[in-house]
Amino acid sequence: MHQLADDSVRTLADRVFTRLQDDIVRGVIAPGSKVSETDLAGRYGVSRGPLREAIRRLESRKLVEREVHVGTRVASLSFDELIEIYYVREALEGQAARLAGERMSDAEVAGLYQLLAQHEQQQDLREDTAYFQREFDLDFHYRIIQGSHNQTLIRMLIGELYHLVRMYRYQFSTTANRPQKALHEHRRIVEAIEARDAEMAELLMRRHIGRARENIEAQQRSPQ
Amino acid sequence: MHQLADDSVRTLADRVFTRLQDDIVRGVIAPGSKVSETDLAGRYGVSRGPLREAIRRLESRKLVEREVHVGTRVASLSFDELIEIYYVREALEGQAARLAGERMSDAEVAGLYQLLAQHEQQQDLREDTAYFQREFDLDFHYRIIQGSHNQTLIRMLIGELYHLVRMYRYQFSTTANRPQKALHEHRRIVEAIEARDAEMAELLMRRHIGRARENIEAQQRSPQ
DNA sequence: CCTCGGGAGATTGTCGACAATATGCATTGA
DNA sequence: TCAATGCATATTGTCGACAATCTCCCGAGG
Repeated sequence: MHQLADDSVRTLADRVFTRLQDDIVRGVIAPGSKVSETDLAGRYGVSRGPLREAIRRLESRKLVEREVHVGTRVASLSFDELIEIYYVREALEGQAARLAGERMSDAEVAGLYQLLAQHEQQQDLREDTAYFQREFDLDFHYRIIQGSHNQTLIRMLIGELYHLVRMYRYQFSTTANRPQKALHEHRRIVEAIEARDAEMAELLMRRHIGRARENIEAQQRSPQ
Repeated sequence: MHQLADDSVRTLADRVFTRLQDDIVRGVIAPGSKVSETDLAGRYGVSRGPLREAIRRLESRKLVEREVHVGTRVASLSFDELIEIYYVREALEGQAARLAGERMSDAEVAGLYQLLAQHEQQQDLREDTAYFQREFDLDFHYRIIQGSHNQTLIRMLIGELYHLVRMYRYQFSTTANRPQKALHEHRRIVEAIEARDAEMAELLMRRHIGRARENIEAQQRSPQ
């Protein structure tokens, strides 16, 4: 997305943190697998000190689980945990949509419409759908969240929760199975924001995420 | 509240983390002050290794701010950040109240009523109010959050946000200045939960926290 | 008097080694 | 055969030392 700082002014521990987080979220390191400190330190070319600091930060984000004197293993999201996260997203992103309705600049709203247009066009062309669907969907939600102009809210959603969501998606390679409906809901949310109807924007966003949750729950009850 | 694990099975880094967090939240270490690693390590009787790991975890919780090659200083909550936190609390605790309305056991609800009774009685006696007001208020909110039975939600609120709220309270030694109104609102929330009216519980909780935020904003505009 | 540059000191970042603990396996006894 | 015990090994937890970087002060030059 955007590099926050030049690598030259970042510490080894910071770089290892970023890289390890990426490897975990993308599933390069299998969920549930044990991560050996000596092993990883060797692989990343650092000593165990910085590596342990990185692990402590990942622990705070629930991306790894540590057991004293035993070791740390990559978190493996259970179905129940994913559902829990959706309840939290419903609350937080609903609030984000409300604040976006109050605070987004006209330019930001225009950007949303542009994104919608791209998304619709891409859908017409019916290219390799699954991946791009996901990316557009994420981009949309990211923008709404940013539109809240609330740094604390942004940090909790993008800095913490979304890593878990992404990890789950890689873990189960889930596929968007209601893309046109989702797109329609996105459009209505943007319209509410443009109309500065913050309350409506919140309501629609909560419904949007609530439906996604129900969809996941239904899939779980009748697998495949 | 409750000790999670015996000290004997906790690592030095874990204990330092708990203690340092406590010292920061309680204001023992002044907000904004610089924390020297060598200094603190000596004071706590550990080497810099475990201490740095503890600091990395506190960094994730926004309790300290680190600047590369310069050092870390205790976070100093600005007024704006506090307001941001209240917007997040409004969303999350609203959701918690809703879920509590759906999931709390009858025993948990009974416990809430008991807490309310204690709080009211304490108010009648008019003892040293300020401190106990705060404690009852926190206890009430903690129980509603726990009543959501959503571990992710509980972690984000109690594990992260509330430390910041507590720190701010110590920092400015704020005093509850609408205790009887707050108590009344608490009672109505509990009644909604008992009636299993989850929607109402959420609405009331959001209003409750929204008013607290407005109250803070008003104080800020007209200091003292 | 002010600005710029350099060096001493202090602090953070990183490393390798040692200590403490868990795990797995072999041995022993019932 | 099976359970319990103890040892060997591997891994995590901790420490002290060294390297890299920043900060502050002092002096030179304008």
